[in-house]
Amino acid sequence: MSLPAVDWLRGFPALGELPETERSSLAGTAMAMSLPAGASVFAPDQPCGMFILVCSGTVRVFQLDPAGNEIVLYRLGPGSICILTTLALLASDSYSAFAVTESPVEAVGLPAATFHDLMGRSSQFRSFVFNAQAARMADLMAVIQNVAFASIETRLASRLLALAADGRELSITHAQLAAEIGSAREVVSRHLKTFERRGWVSLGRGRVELRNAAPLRAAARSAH
Amino acid sequence: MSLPAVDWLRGFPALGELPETERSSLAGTAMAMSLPAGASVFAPDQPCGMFILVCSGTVRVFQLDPAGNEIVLYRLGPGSICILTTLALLASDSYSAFAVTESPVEAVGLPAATFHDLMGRSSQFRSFVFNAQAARMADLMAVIQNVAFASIETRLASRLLALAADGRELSITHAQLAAEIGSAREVVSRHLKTFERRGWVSLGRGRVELRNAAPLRAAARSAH
DNA sequence: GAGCGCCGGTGACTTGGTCACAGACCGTGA
DNA sequence: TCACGGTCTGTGACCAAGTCACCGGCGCTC
Repeated sequence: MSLPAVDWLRGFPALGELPETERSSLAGTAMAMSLPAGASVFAPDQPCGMFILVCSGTVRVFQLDPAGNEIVLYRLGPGSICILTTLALLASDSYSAFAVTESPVEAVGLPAATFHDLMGRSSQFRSFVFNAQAARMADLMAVIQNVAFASIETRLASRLLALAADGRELSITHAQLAAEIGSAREVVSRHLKTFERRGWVSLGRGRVELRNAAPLRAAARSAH
Repeated sequence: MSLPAVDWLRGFPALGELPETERSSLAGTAMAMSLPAGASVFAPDQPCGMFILVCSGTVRVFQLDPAGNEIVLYRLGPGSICILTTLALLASDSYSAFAVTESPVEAVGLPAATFHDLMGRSSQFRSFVFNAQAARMADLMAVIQNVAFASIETRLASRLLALAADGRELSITHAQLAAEIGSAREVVSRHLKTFERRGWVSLGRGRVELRNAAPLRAAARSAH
């Protein structure tokens, strides 16, 4: 089903400047996708044949090893594209990463043919795609820095702040937080307990409330 | 200085199939680069304005944090391109990564204009670039898996095997090995000592000799 | 309200990282 | 050839993080 271009293109300023011919090529073949929370967007055994642009909601991209260890690589929000499906389209390579929607997601899918066509015709489109690549690459490099050299306290504090965004309360279990930072539940539990003793957060079953962001921010910044 | 196309294009099978017009565009503007061992190819404060193809030698790409911790992200060998300079060309983003030659390197640099032109004109060239992107992305994801979940023994054994390639002897210090796997020198020293006690390697100052690859391979494969 | 599954808390232990320091090796120059 | 300085390696003590085993509490359903 094709869509009126104006609706969703608004969410992608970089694409709004495409010449009219390319814009109509986009609009003519784009498919609306509507996914519930918890849907799999991409998995090693289930490659995705489309170029996906996220309009609303978020997608969590993570790795899972044979032992069941999980670590979050990055998140895609409105205005982002899924670079792993893009690379899979272009490079015929498969990944060990998973992508799952965290909330209901509205997205637009471009068929591979349209995608290839635009990559050839529009330098704006190319730079849009490459900017996304570069951002994801930077995300991965930041994850490497963190898991290799940052303390759990630093990583936990900064992840709490990032997940809370503006809200002061998180609905998340200790096990999920452990998967966020690539650590173990017990370790996260213990650190959260000390955060609570210091009055930085208060805890409930499946719930973390930030009570004092300032020291959390300081802990997130501290090198060690 | 331009080069005879046949010389260096041979190292890039994916580019050999370009149509004649694109091939001559490549050959006409390519610059030969010759770097000694230990030269900086790319650094956060010293971005590189060219698209670089490595013809011979290897380049080590690594991250360095303010505390001086180092971790190797991946290596570029003959036939690879430097994706970070590519992304920097295309995405106007800067990275916290460093790239240093490990041996004398012969390379070919394409000016940004030629690169952009080819990206627009040749789907083969695009897929060459995207394949490289995908490979680097996979490298980073493997690094994340390793630092997050693999034991030092596993990481050290597999790195020794990878660095040795066919040769049985490595010229490398414990500190360099620690930087390879993102750990600390003392930790590497201790594990190497136990490897030696088990007869897997023998050690000398700045030297590791592999004496029994089979158990090393087993250790490298073991999940834990 | 009994049972069940998920969630959080905790102790004991292992592994890995940090710190401080000592001794060994090796090139250089007196 | 010998002393010196820098680099490299080895080690003990300690701390931080990950693992394992287990428990009790919470909330849901039947």
